[in-house]
Amino acid sequence: MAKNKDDVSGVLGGRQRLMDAALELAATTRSLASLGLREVARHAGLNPNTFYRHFRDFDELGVAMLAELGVNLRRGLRERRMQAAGDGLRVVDFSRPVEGIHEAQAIARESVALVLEFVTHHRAAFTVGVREMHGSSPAIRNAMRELLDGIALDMTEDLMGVLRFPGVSEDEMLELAQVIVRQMVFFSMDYLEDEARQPQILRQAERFILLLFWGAIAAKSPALLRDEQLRFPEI
Amino acid sequence: MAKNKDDVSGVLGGRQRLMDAALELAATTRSLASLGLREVARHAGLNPNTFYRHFRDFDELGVAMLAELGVNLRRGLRERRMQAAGDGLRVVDFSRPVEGIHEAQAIARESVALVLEFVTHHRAAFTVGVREMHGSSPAIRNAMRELLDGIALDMTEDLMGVLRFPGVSEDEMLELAQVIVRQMVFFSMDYLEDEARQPQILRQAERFILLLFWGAIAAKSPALLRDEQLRFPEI
DNA sequence: CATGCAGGTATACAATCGTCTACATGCAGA
DNA sequence: TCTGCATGTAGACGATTGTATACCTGCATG
Repeated sequence: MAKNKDDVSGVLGGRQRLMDAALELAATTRSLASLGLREVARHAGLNPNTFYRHFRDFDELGVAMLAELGVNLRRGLRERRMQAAGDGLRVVDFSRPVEGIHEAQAIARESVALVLEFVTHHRAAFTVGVREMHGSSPAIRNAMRELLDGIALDMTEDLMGVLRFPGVSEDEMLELAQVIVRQMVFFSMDYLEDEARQPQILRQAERFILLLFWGAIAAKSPALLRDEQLRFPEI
Repeated sequence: MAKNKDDVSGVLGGRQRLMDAALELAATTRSLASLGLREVARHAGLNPNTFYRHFRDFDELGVAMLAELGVNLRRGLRERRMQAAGDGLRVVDFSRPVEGIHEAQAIARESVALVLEFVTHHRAAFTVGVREMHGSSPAIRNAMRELLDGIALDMTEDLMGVLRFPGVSEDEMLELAQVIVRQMVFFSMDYLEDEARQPQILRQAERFILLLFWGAIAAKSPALLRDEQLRFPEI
């Protein structure tokens, strides 16, 4: 074997250096499609022609980059969620509505914190991903759509194990997860772009998710809401 | 005056020809940022230098394009909404919850149809707008954000005149409108990209908005939901 | 030890880029 | 009628682009 692909011993392969350079340039400068081959190679400290040793053209590098980003993102979110689940969140079954809603709120809050923390620590990759989500390359767009749907699927699975809204099927839960994931893309971009308003944006995101939860309860189990003690939290 | 700005007499000014060319190229080829000054001028049938007569740089053209798109979009949506309002939608005040919810559903349905119809008829402009929404140019990104917020503001104004959720303030209504507008961006892209699934996507969007409405009611006026006859519609 | 290949470099070339200066035209207002 | 400005064209510039050809090196395997 020429070189270990998972080499972490300090010296990165040219392929990885090119992808890192492209990511950095795309995050700080412009869109992936507008980057030049020479520009990326130069920023990676390599000869322009070395590019051809690893990728046939620029689209190929783009797809590879997003694939790597996707793997990291999904695994990262999953691990964080597992850890959070282990930290004491228990099954919420709404047999006692007041406590149930309270737990649901805790879950929403934890999920929002999790996502916003993640995008903060992977700012460049996340920015580029979002930028290409509605970009010009159908291949990349599709990869990005599948990635988001995958995250929604993960979230649904995890949530279904913890949060059982009475009367809400798995399909409906998935639809809920999808709109939450997509909305979180916007909230995350706001969060990254305007540091001064981060607390407000965080609370906005929490309110949005909670509102959907209450909507789901009102739609599927309105009887629960007849409990006089139920109050939408002031956040 | 050199030339009438609203010239519809067949011969368009160079400025408009450049903007049209840029729109066409951006919609079919790549992102705005990756277009070349010469490329656009060539596609418009003009000398490269003519570009400088109308715009200082490419960012300026992008902002102008989005401004034009924004004016059309906001006016179009407004007119359609006025017309819809004239068509028989009356003030919904939820003094009779069952009828109120029914009217709210009609409004949601009408609004969704309106947006999806608009993006279908302005596909290129909308596609480019969305593509630049998370693009690399801060100026253009800002223009796009203000456009979306403006639409949300219009929607809030109109909705507040028609749909009075008890206990929901104007600020809260605006926050609601903002998440609806942003989510509609995603739904619209889905809608344009996958014609086979258009009916499903339309219904998905309606469900989303209705769910938020029910969430708002449950959060702010849970007493309304004690009406036994209230049922979340099957759509 | 010989061989082949993966990874990296050097040089070169035509094409395209953004931009500069200079010039042509047509119309508005004095 | 003259002047000024808005609009458009022509040609040229240096820089940068993607890519082709050729060459160098280290290492794994026969």
